[in-house]
Amino acid sequence: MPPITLKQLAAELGLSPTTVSRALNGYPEVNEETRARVTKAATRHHYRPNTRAKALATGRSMAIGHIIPISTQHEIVNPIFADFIAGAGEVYSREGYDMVLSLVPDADQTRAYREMRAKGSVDGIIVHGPKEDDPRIALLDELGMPFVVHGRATGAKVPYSWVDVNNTRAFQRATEFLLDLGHRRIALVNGLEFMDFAIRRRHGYEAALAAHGLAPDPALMVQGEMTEAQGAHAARAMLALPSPPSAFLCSSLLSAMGVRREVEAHGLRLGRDVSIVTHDDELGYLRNGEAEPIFTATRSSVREAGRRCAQMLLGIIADPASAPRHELLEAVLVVGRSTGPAPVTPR
Amino acid sequence: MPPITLKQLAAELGLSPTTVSRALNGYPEVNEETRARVTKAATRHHYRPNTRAKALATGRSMAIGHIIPISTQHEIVNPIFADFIAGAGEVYSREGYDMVLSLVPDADQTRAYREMRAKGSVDGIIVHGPKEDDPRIALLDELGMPFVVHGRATGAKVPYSWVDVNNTRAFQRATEFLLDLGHRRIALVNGLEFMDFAIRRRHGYEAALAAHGLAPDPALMVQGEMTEAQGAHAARAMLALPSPPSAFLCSSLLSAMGVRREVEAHGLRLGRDVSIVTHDDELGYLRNGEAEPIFTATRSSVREAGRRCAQMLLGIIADPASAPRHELLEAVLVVGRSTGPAPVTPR
DNA sequence: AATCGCTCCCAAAGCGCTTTGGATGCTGCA
DNA sequence: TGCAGCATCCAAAGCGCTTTGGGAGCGATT
Repeated sequence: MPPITLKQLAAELGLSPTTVSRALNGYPEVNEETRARVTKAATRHHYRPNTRAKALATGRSMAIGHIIPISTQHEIVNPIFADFIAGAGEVYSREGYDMVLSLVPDADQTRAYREMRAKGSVDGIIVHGPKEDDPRIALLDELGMPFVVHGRATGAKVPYSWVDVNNTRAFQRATEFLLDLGHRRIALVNGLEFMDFAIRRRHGYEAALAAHGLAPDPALMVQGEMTEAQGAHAARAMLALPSPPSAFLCSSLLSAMGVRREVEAHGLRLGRDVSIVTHDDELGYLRNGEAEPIFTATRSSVREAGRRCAQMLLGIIADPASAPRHELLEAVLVVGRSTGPAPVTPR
Repeated sequence: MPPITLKQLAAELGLSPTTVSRALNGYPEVNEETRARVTKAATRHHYRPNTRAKALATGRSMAIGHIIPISTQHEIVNPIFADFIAGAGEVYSREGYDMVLSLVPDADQTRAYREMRAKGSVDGIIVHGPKEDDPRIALLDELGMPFVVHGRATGAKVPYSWVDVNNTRAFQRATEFLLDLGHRRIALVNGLEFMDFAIRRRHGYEAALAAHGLAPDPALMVQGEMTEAQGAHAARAMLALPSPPSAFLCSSLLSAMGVRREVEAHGLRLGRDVSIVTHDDELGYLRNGEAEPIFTATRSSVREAGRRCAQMLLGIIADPASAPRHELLEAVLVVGRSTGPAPVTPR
């Protein structure tokens, strides 16, 4: 049998739909006694207002859209995605919002955003994986759709709301940390550098080197998908260099694991012969140790970022006229067993 | 400005909403010439019918629900989840469906499913992570909501539709493969054994041992969250045993990576001193090598499983009276460099 | 006694769409 | 000429809810 409707509930109680609606939505103009009767009957029947009807009547759909780009350039689903969603989802379910996901090819992005707007199925949108000069921001602004960007897009022309980790600072500090330990040949195993976050990380790395009068060595810098294989490949190539790095700075725990594997395969000891610092998104399924961190890392929970993004978006929806909001999360540098002073005698 | 509505479009064209609706939905009783005019105007205005209104009118919401359990027992978001979603999402967007995600604590599962039904926001549901005797199946059956289970629930009383990998067979074959190589001390590093898939994997492992007259050794069997740390811990403990395993059978690539690390830390060589076979879900961000597999593995794409689940569910929605459907995917055993004959002389 | 101000409830419109049940005009055939 | 039949279009109802604009009843105020 189909779910019970407001009208049926009202009929059963001998009340008008109006009164039942008001009783359930907490309006004051209804007797507390009748309200009690109504709520009791509602729970007994597992009554829930039909969202489609409610959305149509109120003009608010109580849903947030996440459009996930299916890139042809890198055919992987972003590994941090699940955790981000988990964080955002917490907030949504607490606030009574649904989350609607849409996976769309890179080429159809514009159409997808337009469509979400026109179909009216969501009240706001979270933008994932901003690129350096991301056209989506201008589009959403033009469409007048509330949105929050997870990350930033350096080239964006219009003001917009975002939540981001201070990637520049994090990688600058990590690099400084290694420099202070005496390392001079520091490799950067970065994400794809058309992604905004990867660009910022490189800037941080370069800034720290520059502050010590060091020029970045292209042979020690790679970008790519952040996988275990990437780390292993990069390490293999670099350790074979005439003047190999004594330290690696990785953009992801997976890359770091690949580097570690290759380092150990060379018979080198981590934290003694070679140091590794990595960024750690604190993914649920990929922990950097338990009590004590394994890798020295710049740590920032992507799940927390998900929560903040969601919270911010709901705030904007509640007050659309407010000024754009920003939240810059600082990563903490946690010291594990993967770093140590640079070896004195070059190998 | 708000998106254009059917009525506005009709007014602009000097037609009735009825005709415009019919023109756009391909009904025959409209002049092809007018249909052309209508479609042209519609595309020009980026017109899309409001989903909420359409859903209300048709009784179909064109959305599929995924309820992700947020377990208190294992506070991790299932790492395979993102890939599964990616597969399902492909199908949905091709068929014009939306995907709505709901993250709910284990305790609220029943309420969540009831609510999804009552709110009428989805036409069907995909059930994730079935446990041995999962109450959700009976509930959904009772609610009369179309659903497909990703995996199976051994104890379920009612018939239901599912898509699953033949976990039993996969692990039986993997174990046989190791036995054929002469291994007799084979460790099982399994997922949490209240999950149905983990139970089946253990059965497969035990069956193969039994077929060779071997009794399973509890000291060589662990279950837990499938992380790198789990693999490393398990390997460390087992390699310290008086009679250590010569081979490991892992439930996930992450566990296998942990085992590998510990094996190598012991100065043992993979594929020579110790063998590893792992299950490989072919996750986008965690590949088992590129052209050539690194680990010998039972391979089955979870993204493909997502596609199949979605497809099956849409089929059921189109024909709700049809008999329950099942799809059993066979994992292939791919041989990599992590396995070899059992060492003749015990270490 | 007349009026005011509450409290508590209801009828009806409307959200944007689909769909039923005609209307209208024209062609073709007896 | 008259009428069935067809091709096109439209008015209006209805999906399940919220919300506007009262309206009845009743004690309090003047």
